[in-house]
Amino acid sequence: MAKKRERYHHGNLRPALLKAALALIEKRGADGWTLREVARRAGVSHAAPYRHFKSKEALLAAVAEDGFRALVERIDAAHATNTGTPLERLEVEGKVLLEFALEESPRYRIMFGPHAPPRAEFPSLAAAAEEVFRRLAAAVEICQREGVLRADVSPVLASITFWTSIHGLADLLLNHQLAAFDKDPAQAAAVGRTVARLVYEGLAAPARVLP
Amino acid sequence: MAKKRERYHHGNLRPALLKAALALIEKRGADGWTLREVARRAGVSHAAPYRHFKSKEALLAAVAEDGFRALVERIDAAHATNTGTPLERLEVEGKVLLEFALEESPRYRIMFGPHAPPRAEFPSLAAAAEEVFRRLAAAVEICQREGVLRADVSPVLASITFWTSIHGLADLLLNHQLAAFDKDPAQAAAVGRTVARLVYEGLAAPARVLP
DNA sequence: TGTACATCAGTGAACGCGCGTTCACTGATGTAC
DNA sequence: TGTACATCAGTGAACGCGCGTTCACTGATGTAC
Repeated sequence: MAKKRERYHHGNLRPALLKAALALIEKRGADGWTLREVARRAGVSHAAPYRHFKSKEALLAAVAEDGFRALVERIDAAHATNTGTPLERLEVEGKVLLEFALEESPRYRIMFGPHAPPRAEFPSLAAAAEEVFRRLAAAVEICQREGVLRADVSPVLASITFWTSIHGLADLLLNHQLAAFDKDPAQAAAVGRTVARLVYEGLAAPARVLP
Repeated sequence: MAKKRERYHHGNLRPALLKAALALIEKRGADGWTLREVARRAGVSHAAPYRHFKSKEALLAAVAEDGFRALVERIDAAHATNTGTPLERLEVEGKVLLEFALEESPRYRIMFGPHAPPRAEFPSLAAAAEEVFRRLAAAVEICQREGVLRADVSPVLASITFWTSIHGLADLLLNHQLAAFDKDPAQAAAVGRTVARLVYEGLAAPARVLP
C-alpha cells in the first residue's frame, strides 16, 4: 500500500493486479471499480495492466477464475479433514459454499452474479467453474445411490434444488433483504442450518402419511 | 419514441421518465443506465428529471417502488381468481413471485438485487416492499395454523426457506448459471414446480420412518 | 371575461470529472555466443 | 566473464467520450380578483 516501488519492472504485477482488483471490488462493488484505479493501487501506470490482460473484462474473468479455484480448494480441504457419510459430505459442501459466499462476497458475486463474465468467452474460467459443479453433482449422486437422498428425481434436479437454496439464502443475505440477520454472521449460519434441515426434511407437516 | 414533442411542457414527465428508465435498464442493466439517456428517451433535456427526482438514485428507488406495487397487484389478482386451500394460496404466491422475477427481471433485480436502493433512505419504497412480505408471511402462517406446513419452526424461518428457494432459483436462472434451462421459459417453470415440490416434501429419501 | 402575477416545468450552457484504450516510447532483463 | 541484441514490461501523453449535477434562464400554466 504505502511502500513506493522503485524498480521499473514490478516483477509480480499480474497477481498484484488481481489482488488490487479484488480489494477495489470489495470497496466499490462489482461495477464501480475501474481499471485505472486498480493500476494506481498496484503502483503502476494505468496502461500497464494491458501487458497482462487484454481488457478490463479479462481481468474480471481472471478474478472469477481465481475465486472458483479458491472455492474448490476450500471444498477439498473440508473433505480432507472430514471423511464422513455421504450425507455428511454433502452437508459439508453446502456449508463451505454458504461460508464462501458470505466471507468472500465480492468474489462470489463476480462468480455467480449478474456481472459474472460470460463463461463462453473465457474457457479457463468455464473450466474452473466446472470443477465446483462436478463436486456438487457427485456428492448428490452418491447420496441418491446410497438411499439417503430421494432417487425419484434426476441428480440434476436434486442438485439444482440443493444449490438453489444455498444460493438463494446467500444472495438474500448479501443484498440485505433479510435485515433481521444482517449484523451477525453467527445468526446467518444458524439460519443456514435451519434452512438446510427444512429443505432436507421438507416444509410439509410431518403428520401426513405417504400413500 | 418517434413522435417529437412540440409542447414546452411535457405534461406527464414523471411516469414517462419511469417508463424510459425501466426500458433503459432492460437494455443496459441495473448499472449501465444513465440519467441523461433516460431524459433523452423521454424527449426532454438532461436537466429536466431534476424537477421530479432529486437524484439518479431517487429515480431508481421510484422504479423499485413501482415494481413492488406491481408485484402486490399480481399477487392479489391471482388470489382473486383462486380462492383455494391455504396451501394452494401459498403455491400461487410462489408461482407469481417466480414468474415476476423471470418476466420482469430488470425490475426484480432493482427490487432485490445488489443495486436495490437502501430502503432506509426511501420510506415509501420500504412501505411498498413491506406489502409484499406481509402477504408472504401471512400465507405461510395460515398454512402452519391449518397443519399443512410444519409448525415446529417459526413462521419467519419457514417464510425464509420458502422465499429463499424461489429467489435462489430465479437468480440463478437470471444470471445464466443454469445454462441448461436458459432458453426456454416453459422449462424454467417446470424446474420451478419440481424444486417447489422437493422443498415441500423434502430432499430426504422417503423410506425413512420418523421416530 | 380579462388580466396581473406567482409558480411551475422546462432549457441549455457549464463545471469538473474520470473512464477504457491506444500509441510510440524507454528502461530492464535475459540469452546466445 | 563480457557483450550484442531481442524481448519484455513498463511509461506518459493523448483520444474521444459521456457522465451527474448546478445554475440562471424562459416559456407555459393557473389562480385571484
